[in-house]
Amino acid sequence: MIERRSGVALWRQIADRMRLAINNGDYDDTAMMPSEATLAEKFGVNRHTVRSALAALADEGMVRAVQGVGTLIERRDRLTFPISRRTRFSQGLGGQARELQSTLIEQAIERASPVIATALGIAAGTDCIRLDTLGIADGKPISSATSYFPAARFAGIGAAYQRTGSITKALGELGVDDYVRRSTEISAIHAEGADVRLLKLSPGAILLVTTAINTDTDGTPIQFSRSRFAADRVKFFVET
Amino acid sequence: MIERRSGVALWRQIADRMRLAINNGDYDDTAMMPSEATLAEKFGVNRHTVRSALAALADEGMVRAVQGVGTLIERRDRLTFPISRRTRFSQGLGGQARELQSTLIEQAIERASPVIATALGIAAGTDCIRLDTLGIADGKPISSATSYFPAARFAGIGAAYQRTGSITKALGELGVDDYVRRSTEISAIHAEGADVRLLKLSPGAILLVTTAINTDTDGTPIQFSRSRFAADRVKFFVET
DNA sequence: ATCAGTTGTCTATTGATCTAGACAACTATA
DNA sequence: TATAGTTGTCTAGATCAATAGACAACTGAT
Repeated sequence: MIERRSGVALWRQIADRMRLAINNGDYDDTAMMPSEATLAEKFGVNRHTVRSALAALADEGMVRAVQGVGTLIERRDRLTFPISRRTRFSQGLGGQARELQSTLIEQAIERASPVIATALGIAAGTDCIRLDTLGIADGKPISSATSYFPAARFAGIGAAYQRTGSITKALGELGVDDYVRRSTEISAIHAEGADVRLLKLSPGAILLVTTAINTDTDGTPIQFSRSRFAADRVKFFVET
Repeated sequence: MIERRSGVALWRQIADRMRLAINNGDYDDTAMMPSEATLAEKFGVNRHTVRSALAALADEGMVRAVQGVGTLIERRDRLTFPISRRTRFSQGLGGQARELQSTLIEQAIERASPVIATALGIAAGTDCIRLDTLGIADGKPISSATSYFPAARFAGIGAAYQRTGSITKALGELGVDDYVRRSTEISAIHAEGADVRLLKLSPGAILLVTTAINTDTDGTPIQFSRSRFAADRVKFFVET
């Protein structure tokens, strides 16, 4: 259950649990939260503490309190992203979201760090292009990603991405008709810094982090990316 | 950086950040933390707050303070679990851990819920066997898992598991020579309840959750499992 | 119109968290 | 032996988190 003296405020623990319950469909029959008094008893805390948790969810736009009636559930979504050889941000979500878009936050040319160089199969210090992008579903930010491409081969990919709003299309303009996912690492951290702002998270929220390498059909690495997903909005599905 | 009024105490945010930095190898050159005064300035907080964070890490056995010297880093580990058709808890960790074991926490016979029934391809309400297990690497708890098997086919799997300490071997005793991973879902939540105790986590820590279906070589589902991994001790690697 | 049930707001109190400062205790090194 | 730099401990106060209780404001149904 919820833990006291843990360094995590009770209202935040309760807000996190309720968010999961909502996304799990636990309240789908009524589309409402139980009353504050009921929740307070269920969690073994004061009603004011529950109110703090509900206020946090209301800030996120997940619920809306109506005086005299109750607290209505406004939104419930946890997108499922399939991970396979053909993983792309904008595919495999059929029917889960009406509108998917992706925007460029920042781009830069950098010398490849050892980790990036190894992933891309180039010499450390070689120029590569960094793209910081934001993935949005139905107007709600879903993921924040940092991608690296070898600069020699993909000059101008930033502009192409900005024009098309898609990595796949941008690569297509640069002669990559098809590409496949070589590997994906998945971990989880607490959100912080720019991601909190970009993804409109409450501080302390969880991020699912994927570190992936894409290659062209010859097996040559073309993209190294690190994506941060809001953990309460997505889950991954690995078909093996 | 760290956020105030977030419902997560500063000392906990700082402890989480330092744990990640340690596991990331940021202090490998000296194997020591910077001094408390340095950390306090870096994070923009009082030295006492940093001390609370260091005390939390010391409780986890990750660092050890020595008066007059500094705070030594005792441990740094994040295991990489490969996820593929041949995923097994005790394989693919070659060299990452000296000793891997797995113990039975609890077993029970339950009627299959709709979700479990669908996953196992049986009728809802059919009897299935639930095994709660704990995975341990080098004496440190890594994952807590709940697995379901069709009771009709796998009677006695609890005893076999207890005897062998391995799902693979237990299935082998019951006539399953080989099995493959059909699918894996990955999500993340805050740790709570029994998992906090079993995995010796500080409350509020992150869990990586995998929900998986294993089948025999004929494609018949034999196991549905939900594993919770301490997110600061593991990451997943998906080769596609 | 009344009433039960809900959310909204206020006051007061307690305990946890964070800051601030001072000094003791200890270690390694010059 | 000094000394600089480190962790350990103590006190005090400020702010945040949580509890407790009371009552207002509102909604839907009787």
